[in-house]
Amino acid sequence: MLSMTCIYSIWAVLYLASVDDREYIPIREISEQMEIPFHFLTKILQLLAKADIVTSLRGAKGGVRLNGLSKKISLRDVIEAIDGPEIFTDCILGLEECNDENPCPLHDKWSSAKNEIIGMCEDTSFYDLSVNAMNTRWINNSGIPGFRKIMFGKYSNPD
Amino acid sequence: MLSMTCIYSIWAVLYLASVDDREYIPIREISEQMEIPFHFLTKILQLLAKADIVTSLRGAKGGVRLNGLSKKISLRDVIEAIDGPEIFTDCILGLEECNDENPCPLHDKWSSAKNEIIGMCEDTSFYDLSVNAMNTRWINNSGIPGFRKIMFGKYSNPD
DNA sequence: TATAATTAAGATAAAATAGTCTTTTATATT
DNA sequence: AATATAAAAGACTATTTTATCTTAATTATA
Repeated sequence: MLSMTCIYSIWAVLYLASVDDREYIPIREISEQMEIPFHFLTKILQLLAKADIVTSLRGAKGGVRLNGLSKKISLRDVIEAIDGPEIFTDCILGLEECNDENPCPLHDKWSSAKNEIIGMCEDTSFYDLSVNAMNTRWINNSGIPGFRKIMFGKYSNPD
Repeated sequence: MLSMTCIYSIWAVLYLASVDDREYIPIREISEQMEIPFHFLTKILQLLAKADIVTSLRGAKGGVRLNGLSKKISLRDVIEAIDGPEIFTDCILGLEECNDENPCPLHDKWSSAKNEIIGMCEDTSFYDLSVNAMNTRWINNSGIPGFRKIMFGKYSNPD
């Protein structure tokens, strides 16, 4: 469904949304906490920077941070920035010519399922996701949500 | 979303469903009518044969045919046979550990969207698809549905 | 201004997916 | 039995995606 690049993007943005108050976060920190290959993640964050989802700063005390409020950034924003808007519009049977006027045999049924997915991605902000992370045992000993390792049970849960 | 292998599988099974009465259909015919690379398609049909969706016969008058009635074969059957059942169960954020008890931050929302997709794939038979193909200008001059080229407008439409 | 920290950029490598080609095996028909 | 037809199987190639490594550029701070 989503490319690894896109999945990593979502984890990274979710991490940034969870530590909103701090200024620039080093990519290395995101990489370690979210278990995303560092060098790969730097590429991904360059894409997110080009898409104006994050801003970066080089050098000492540098890193990346969200460009807007986590409430304003939707899942759809990130997915479209990385995998492209086509992911939400493409014909499921791979036809470039498929559309409402010239529908493939699955077009109508797929359209309604697709609309539900689009709605979900649009209605879900990264603030929402960070709240969910906190409400689903998905926190670390410092109470900061967004650490995959915790979800994996590699660290003990405070409760 | 779906691999090319899976998309080609669907087109191939749809073609077979549309010419139900004939016995074995040469893979070459499917390949030409549906614009699927021939050698690649032979591999795909071997997978579909292993999954008991088609039966094949070598030699003169050989080819492939559906193993059951097109009404009985669902979209889900083919997708699962090719891309594996995981495509319907995997966590959208890539977590192996994600499930109802240990949900990722998107788990609940994604589950409901996923259920709609599963329902759609389960409720749609290849008979349904062949009927849709006929009802959406997706026919050739012989009235046989299932020819991609027609949909692409490369042949004239009888109406 | 020197130093350490940190992203940017580009080259390379590895793995997965998509696609091709050739040879072998099986089948119907003459 | 000979021949033509067609799938099976395996080796090979190409492309895309995923991941790594190295060097350059930028920035804060002592």
